[in-house]
Amino acid sequence: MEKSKKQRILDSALELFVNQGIQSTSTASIANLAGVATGTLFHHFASKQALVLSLYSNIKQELSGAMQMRQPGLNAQEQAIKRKQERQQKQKLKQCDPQALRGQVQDYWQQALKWAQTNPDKLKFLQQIPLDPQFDANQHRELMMATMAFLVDLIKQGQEQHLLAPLPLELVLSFCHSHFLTCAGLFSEQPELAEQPDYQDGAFQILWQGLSPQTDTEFSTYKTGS
Amino acid sequence: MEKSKKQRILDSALELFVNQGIQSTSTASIANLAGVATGTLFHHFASKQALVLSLYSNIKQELSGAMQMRQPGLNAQEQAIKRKQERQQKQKLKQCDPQALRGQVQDYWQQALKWAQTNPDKLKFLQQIPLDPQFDANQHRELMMATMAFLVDLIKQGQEQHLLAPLPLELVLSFCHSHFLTCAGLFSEQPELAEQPDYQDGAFQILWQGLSPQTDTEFSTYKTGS
Amino acid sequence: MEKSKKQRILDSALELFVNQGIQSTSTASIANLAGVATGTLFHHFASKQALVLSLYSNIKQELSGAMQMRQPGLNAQEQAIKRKQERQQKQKLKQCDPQALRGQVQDYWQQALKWAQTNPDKLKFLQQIPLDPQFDANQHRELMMATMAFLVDLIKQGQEQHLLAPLPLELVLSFCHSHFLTCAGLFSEQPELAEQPDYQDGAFQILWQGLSPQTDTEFSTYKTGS
Amino acid sequence: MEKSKKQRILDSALELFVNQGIQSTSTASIANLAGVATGTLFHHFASKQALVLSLYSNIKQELSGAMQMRQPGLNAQEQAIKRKQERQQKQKLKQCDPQALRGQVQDYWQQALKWAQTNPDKLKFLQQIPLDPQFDANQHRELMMATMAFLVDLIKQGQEQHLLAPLPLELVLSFCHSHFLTCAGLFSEQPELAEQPDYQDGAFQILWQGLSPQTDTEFSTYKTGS
DNA sequence: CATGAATGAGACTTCATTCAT
DNA sequence: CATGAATGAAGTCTCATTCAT
Repeated sequence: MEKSKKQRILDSALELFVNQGIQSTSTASIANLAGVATGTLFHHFASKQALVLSLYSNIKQELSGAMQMRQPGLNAQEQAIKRKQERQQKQKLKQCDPQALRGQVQDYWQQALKWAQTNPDKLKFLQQIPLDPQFDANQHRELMMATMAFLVDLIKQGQEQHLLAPLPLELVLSFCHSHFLTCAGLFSEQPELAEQPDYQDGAFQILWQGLSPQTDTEFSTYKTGS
Repeated sequence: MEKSKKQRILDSALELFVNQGIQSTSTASIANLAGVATGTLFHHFASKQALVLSLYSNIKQELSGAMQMRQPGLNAQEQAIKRKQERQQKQKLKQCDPQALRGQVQDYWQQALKWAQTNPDKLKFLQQIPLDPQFDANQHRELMMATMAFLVDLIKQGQEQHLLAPLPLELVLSFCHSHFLTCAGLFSEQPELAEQPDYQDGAFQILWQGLSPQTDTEFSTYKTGS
Repeated sequence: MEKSKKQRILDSALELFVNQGIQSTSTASIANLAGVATGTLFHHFASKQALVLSLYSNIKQELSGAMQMRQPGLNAQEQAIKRKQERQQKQKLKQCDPQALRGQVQDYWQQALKWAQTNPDKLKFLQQIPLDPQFDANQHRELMMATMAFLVDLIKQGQEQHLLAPLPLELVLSFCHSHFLTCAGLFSEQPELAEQPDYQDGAFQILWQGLSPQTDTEFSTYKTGS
Repeated sequence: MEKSKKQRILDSALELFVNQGIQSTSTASIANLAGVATGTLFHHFASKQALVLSLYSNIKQELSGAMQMRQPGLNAQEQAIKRKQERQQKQKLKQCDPQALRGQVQDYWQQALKWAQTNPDKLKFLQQIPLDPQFDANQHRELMMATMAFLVDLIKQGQEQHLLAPLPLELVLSFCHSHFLTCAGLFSEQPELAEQPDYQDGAFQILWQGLSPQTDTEFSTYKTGS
């Protein structure tokens, strides 16, 4: 037995959830696929809902880690090096280097996409979960803010240095989140697209230009009512 | 009896679906809210799934109509005027007028957002439906292409005239779709944001700049592998 | 419209009953196949049960008529001839002619089988109906005795003249009935068998020998208990 | 709790099926009579259909065992004796002893009838099941052949030794089957008949004479067409 | 820790029949 | 005679969860 029963349950749940939907997947079928008894599932998770949340929390953290290139199997020395590099990066950004910001954002973006391609099921799960009616939207937002704190910092900095348009933070975050899920979903469903430069570059171009400051003197276009 | 029973069923279904989720809503509760017998629901819709699809199809068409400002209650004369205006618009666009394209896109965008604010339940339903596991993704794409054909034409034209970046069409459509749902959802959940110009303008700015051609000579940034 | 709606309903009912079973066939599907509205069915038949009974009664009489070779489309003159022949037949039988009895029985048998092959659906219906739980077994027996009265007479006569074994009448009738349904069913399901002389002859041979008097002095074989 | 819940469900199902018909019996009423929850029924049987099949299979095997006088409660020594007797029987039959065959057939016949009288419900069920429209006729035939293999052997042997008429095997089996169900049904519905020697003997006489070789030189009687 | 039989409320759907048109 | 929308009770089957072993 290579994996613990708990892990086997989590794996089976993910597989079935993304294929049949969360609500349509019975705890019995999860246990069955995991090769354990129905009761065993409830030893490890208080309820089906708890299993879903556990899965969600795991995945969110995994994605956050992947974006910051913190691979799980790093020893102490490597971690030290890594942390030093990050500090240097932050220094550069503080010095208002435009290319440094763009590079950093693009790094995050590519890491996130790479993770999504490596873990298509986990991506699908992230797309499904917010629409589960039993899922609390506030919980979602909080967890999001917590795991993506490093992104929030980066955006704020960019806006202060006028390297990014002064858009409301919540709008920017929602945009980043949905654009990531959309593009990753597109590449996941049609893997051939992920290998075409115009798709890869285009996806990031939309993100970056969308957040860039306005270059020309375009007038405000907001009109109330019709 | 003002509305037909069939319409009452559709209305009740929408209300319950967006509040409890599609799967969590029982056909019995729909019939109950509509004030009809359970059998009546199945007299008008072959199955719950058929009801969901019917609802979806209706809403998609309604949104499409709203974006083109085709209000349902227009008499013959008004329709004639409308069609004439549209023809003039198309003329302008053909003449490669940059402001005309931006204005047209912005019109669609604002109409869509306005519709979403007027019909928050229908918006929520549009967000929920594609993630229903029983929902066929292909069906979704086809219906989308069909109802949004006018948008596709506009985008193609803009790209040919180099007023829009030469991004892959599918990427553009996916982006527009998801950005609309995201922004509309944001404004729907927090209506106070919808009245702040920086949110309204910012939402469109992201869309427009995201699709605009690159102004400077930015190098391609696609890197393969890690 | 060639056939009356009532007849179309009867035809459709028969077709569906034998293919799906009586209980599994909904009145709606019958009406649908007949091309009439659901309400129309209940104009012509008070209930589904009444429809079933009407069908049964029709078929029983049709079989009875077919065995006596009373084709429906006979004019007055032909009927007169027919009745005269029958009277002659009865004369012969009265005169204790062994071959006449055998011939008469065989005629009935072959007519019955021929009818069954011509009307496989009606045969199937006759096999199904007695097992319908809502069907009264006594009603069945009475109708049977009434329509098959001519057979009862023939058997009694044969036994009095010692051309048939002195078996209890009810046993003989049950045997005839079940053997007919069995053989007809066999030939109906596997039509190729119906054309092989050994099956055709064999079926009748079993019937005839089964009812024949014992030739040798076989001792009684009834043992009580184990 | 004397019997397992599964067995109690089977017993209750049999009782209700033969009294109300298979289709008219709800799974809820079966569970209720068995004193278990509705879910329990579906824990042991995947569907109502599966329950019916399980019941059928059990009964068929029970009948087959009863005909061969294999009572369930036999110890090792008794079984040894039993098997020895059977071997002797087979020896006799090989030696072409006419009375041995008749005796053997009659033994089977009487055992079968005795079983039917002891288990009138199971008999009724055997009569009902083949006419259930959801019941696969092929499945039926195969199960029949499998459980009645010993009869098939006996018949073949009898025909080879010219102790039985050279009738097609399928015809003989169908006849035996239907004649058994008919006679057993008669005796079950009217138990007083079962105790009259003329009925008991008559039933077997029809079977035996029906299968006997033709004694006199009766000409073939098959006529094609009318 | 692990098992799996048992639970019972509730899901979707069917259907014979009625009745206003 | 004919229609078909409407009814609502009843049917089969599902499922998260519990608990004795």
